[in-house]
Amino acid sequence: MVAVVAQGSASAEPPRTRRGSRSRESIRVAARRAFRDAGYASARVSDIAEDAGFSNGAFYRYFADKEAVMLSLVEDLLADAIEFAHAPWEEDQPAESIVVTTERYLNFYSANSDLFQVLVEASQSNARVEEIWAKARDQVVQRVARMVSRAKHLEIARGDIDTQMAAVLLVCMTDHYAYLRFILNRVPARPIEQAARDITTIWANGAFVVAEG
Amino acid sequence: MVAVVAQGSASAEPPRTRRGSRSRESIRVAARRAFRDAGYASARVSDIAEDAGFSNGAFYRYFADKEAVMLSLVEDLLADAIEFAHAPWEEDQPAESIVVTTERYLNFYSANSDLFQVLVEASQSNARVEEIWAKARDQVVQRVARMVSRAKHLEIARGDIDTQMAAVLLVCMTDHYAYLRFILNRVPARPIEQAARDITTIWANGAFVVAEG
Amino acid sequence: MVAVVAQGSASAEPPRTRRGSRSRESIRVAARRAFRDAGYASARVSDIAEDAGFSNGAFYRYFADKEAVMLSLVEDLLADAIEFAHAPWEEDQPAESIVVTTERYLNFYSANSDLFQVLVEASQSNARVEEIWAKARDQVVQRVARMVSRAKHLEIARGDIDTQMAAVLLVCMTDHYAYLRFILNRVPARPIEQAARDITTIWANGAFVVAEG
Amino acid sequence: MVAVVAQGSASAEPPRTRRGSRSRESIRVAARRAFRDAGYASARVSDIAEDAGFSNGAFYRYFADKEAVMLSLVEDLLADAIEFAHAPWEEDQPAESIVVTTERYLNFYSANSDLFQVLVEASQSNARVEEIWAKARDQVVQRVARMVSRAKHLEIARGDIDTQMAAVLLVCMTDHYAYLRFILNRVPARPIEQAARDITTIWANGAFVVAEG
DNA sequence: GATGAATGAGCATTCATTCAT
DNA sequence: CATGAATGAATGCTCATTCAT
Repeated sequence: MVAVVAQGSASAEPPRTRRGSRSRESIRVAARRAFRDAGYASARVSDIAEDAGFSNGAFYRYFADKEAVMLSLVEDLLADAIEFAHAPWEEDQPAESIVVTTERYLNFYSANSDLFQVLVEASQSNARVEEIWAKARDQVVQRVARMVSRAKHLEIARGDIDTQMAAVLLVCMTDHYAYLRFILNRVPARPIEQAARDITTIWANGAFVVAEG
Repeated sequence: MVAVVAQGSASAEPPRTRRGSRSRESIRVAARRAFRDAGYASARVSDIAEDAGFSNGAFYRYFADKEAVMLSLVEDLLADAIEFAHAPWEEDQPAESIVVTTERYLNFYSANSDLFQVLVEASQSNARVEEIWAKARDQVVQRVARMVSRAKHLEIARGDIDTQMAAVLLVCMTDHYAYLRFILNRVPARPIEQAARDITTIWANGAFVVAEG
Repeated sequence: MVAVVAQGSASAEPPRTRRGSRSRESIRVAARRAFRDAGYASARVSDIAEDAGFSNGAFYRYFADKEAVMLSLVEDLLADAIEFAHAPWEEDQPAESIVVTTERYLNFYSANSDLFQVLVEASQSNARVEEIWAKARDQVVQRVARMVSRAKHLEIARGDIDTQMAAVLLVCMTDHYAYLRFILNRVPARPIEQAARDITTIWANGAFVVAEG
Repeated sequence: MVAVVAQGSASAEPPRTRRGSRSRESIRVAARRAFRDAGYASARVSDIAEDAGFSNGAFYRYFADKEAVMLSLVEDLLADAIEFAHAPWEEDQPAESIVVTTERYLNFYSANSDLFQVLVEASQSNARVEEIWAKARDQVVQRVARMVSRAKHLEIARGDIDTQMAAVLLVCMTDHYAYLRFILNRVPARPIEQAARDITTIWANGAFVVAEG
C-alpha cells in the first residue's frame, strides 16, 4: 500500500519529473514578476498562474500557497546574497575587505532590488520572513563583529567602542542605504564602487577630522 | 443663510462641535491601537469604530477611509518627530549636537514605535506615505548636510567625503538602527543615551584607530 | 391632554409660520434641482438639505422622507399639467381643439421636462406615483373619449373605431412623443406648434390618403 | 503552451466548457426572474446567484456585475424584438404590412413584458441601455419612414406630412400602448390582433371621417 | 425651530483554495 | 498532470433617519 496524497492539497510535494521542475520554476519566475509589478500583498495567485502559462489550480501542485512561493524566492535571495557578497577578509586590511564586500552586496542588491522589495514588504506581515531575514542579517553582523574583534586585538580598531554595536551599525547603514537607493530611489545615484567606499570610510574612519593631541 | 455642508461620504469634513472633535480624536486613538494590534493592512475599520465606541458609520464622518486616519496619524508623527528631535546645533561642537539630536530621536522613536511601524508598513503600499516620509527624511538630511558643510569650512570635517552622502549615511544608520531596535527588537538593548553616542562616534570618528602620520 | 407629536418624526406636519412655509418651499426647489441633477434614485436627502441651505435634520421637519417631497412635486406637476393644457373644446371643430390642447401640453412638458423625468423614473419603483399618474392620464383619456363619442354622434368620427382605444392612442402618441423629444432628445426638434399639428393630423386624419370611392 | 486567462474579477470571460455555458445561462435565467420579481434596481446579485443554485462568487465568473447581466438580457431582447417583428412589406398594401408587424411586436412585447419592464426601468438610470434602445427604436423608425416615403411617391400617403414625424409617431403610439397595456395594465385588454388593427387604422387613416369635397 | 452627531442595516465584490473531470 | 468551475468568507462604504443639544 502506497501512501496516497490528496490531490493538489496543501502538501506541494516536490515535482518528480523534469517537466514538473520546469513548471515549478516558471511559476517562481512568474511570481517574482507579479510581486514586482503588483507588490506581494496585491499580487494574485491567478496572476502568477496565468503568467506562468498555467491554469489557476495548477499553481497548487507546486506551492501550498502564495506565501510558499514568496518564501522560496526570499530564502534563495538571502542565501545568494550572503554567498555573493562573501569575500575573504584580509586580517591586516579590514577596511579594504569591507569595501569589497559592501560593493558586492550593493551590486547584488541592485540586481535583485525587486526581490529585496518583496523581502521588505513581506517581512512586515510575515513573521517567518522577518525571522529568516533576521538570521541572515545576524550572520553578517557576527562576521563583521568577529572582524572588529580581531582588529581590536591588533589595536587597529578603537577599544572604546562596542563590538556588536559597531557591526550592527555597519549593517544598518549599508542595508538602509541600499533600500533608499535601489528600491525607493530617494538618494543620489553615486557609482556603486564609490558608494561602497563612502560607507566604509564613514564607518571606519568617520566623517570628521581627528582632533590631534 | 448659513453655509451648510453635505453629509459624510468620502468628504471627511472637520467636526463642527466640540463633541465632534472629541469623537474624531477618539477614532484616531482607536486607529492607532488597532494598527498596533493587527497591523495597518489587517486592521478593519469596524475594529477601529467599535474600539472607539462608535458605530461603523460614525468612522466615515471623520475620515474618508482607513488610509485617511493612517495618513493623519503618520503626518503628525513625522511633524512631531522633527520638532521633538530638533536641538540647536553648536557650530564648534557638531558631534555633541548630533548626539543630542540622535538621542532625542531615538527616545521619540521608542515612545512611538507603534506608529513608526505603521509608517514603515504603509510606506510599502502607499505612495503618499512613502512620499511624506521621504520629505521628512530629506529635511533631516539637508540639516545634517548643512552642518557637515560648515564643518568642512572649519576644517573639522574631512574634505574628501561627499557632504550629501555623509548626511544620508547618518540618517540611514540612525533610522535603521531604531527600526531594528524598537520595532523588530533584533539588536541588543543598549541604553538609548549610549546608543546615540555610539552612532555619533562611529559616524563622526569611525570605528578604527586613525593611522598616525 | 394634548396629543404630542414626536419631534421631527415621520409626521411632517405642515409648517405653521410664514418662515416655515418658505423653508418648505426652498426644500422643494432644492429637491427638484437635485432630482434633475442626479436622478430621483441617486439624489441624497443630504444634497437636498444642503442645497436648500439647511442642515441634514431640518429636512425631516418638512417632509417625512425623500419620497414625500417627490410626491409633493409630482402631484403638483400633474395637477398643473391638466390645468394648463385644458382648453374649451369646440363641438364642431374637435381637431382644432386637440391641436390647441396638445400644443399647450407639449409646451408645459417642455418647460417641466425635469419633473416629468422624475415622474417617469419614480413611477418605475413607486406604486403611488404610478397610480396618480394613471389617474391623471385617465382623466385626459376620458375627456378625449367623450369628445370622440360626441364626434361619432355628429358622424364626424368614424363609427368603426373603439372610442376608448382611440382616446388612449392619442394620449400614448402625445405622451411618448413628449418623452422622446423633451427628455431623451431622441427625435428631431420640430417647432412645438408644428408637432402638435402633426400629432393631431395623424391621429385625426391618418398618414394615408383616403381611397376615394 | 496554452494561453490561460486569469480568474474572474471584473473581466467576465466567456465560459470554456459546456458546463460553464450552462451555468452562465442559468444565471441569465435567474437574473430575469429576479428582475421581474424585485425590479432591476432592487434585485440583489446574491438573489440571482442563489436562485441559479450557485454561490455568490460564481456570478462574477460570468458577469462583471448586475449591470452586465441586465445588458446581456436587454441586448438580446431588442435584437429578438426586431427580428421577430420583421415582416416583408407589401409595396402596395403598406397598411396591411403594418398591421402584421404591429401585431407581431405586441405579441412579442406581451410574451416578454418582464424584460421590457427591465428595459424601461434600466434606461432611466443607465445611459448605455438608453442608447441601445434608442438605436433599436431608430432602426424601426427608419424602416417605417422608408415605407412612408415610398407611399408618398405612389401617392398613397399624404404629401403634407413630415415623413420622419409620421414614422416616429407610429412608433410612439405602438410602444407606449404596449407599455400601458402589458406592463402597467392600465388600458383595456383588447385582443392583440384587434389592437394592432386599431393602431394601424388610427395612424394610417385617422380617427375622423374625411371631410368630403 | 435648527443643528449635526450618531446609528446601523444593507450589499457588492474579491480571491485563495478546492475538486470534479 | 492539468483544467477551470465553484466555493464562501470577509469587509468597506453609503445614506436615510433619529435624537440630544
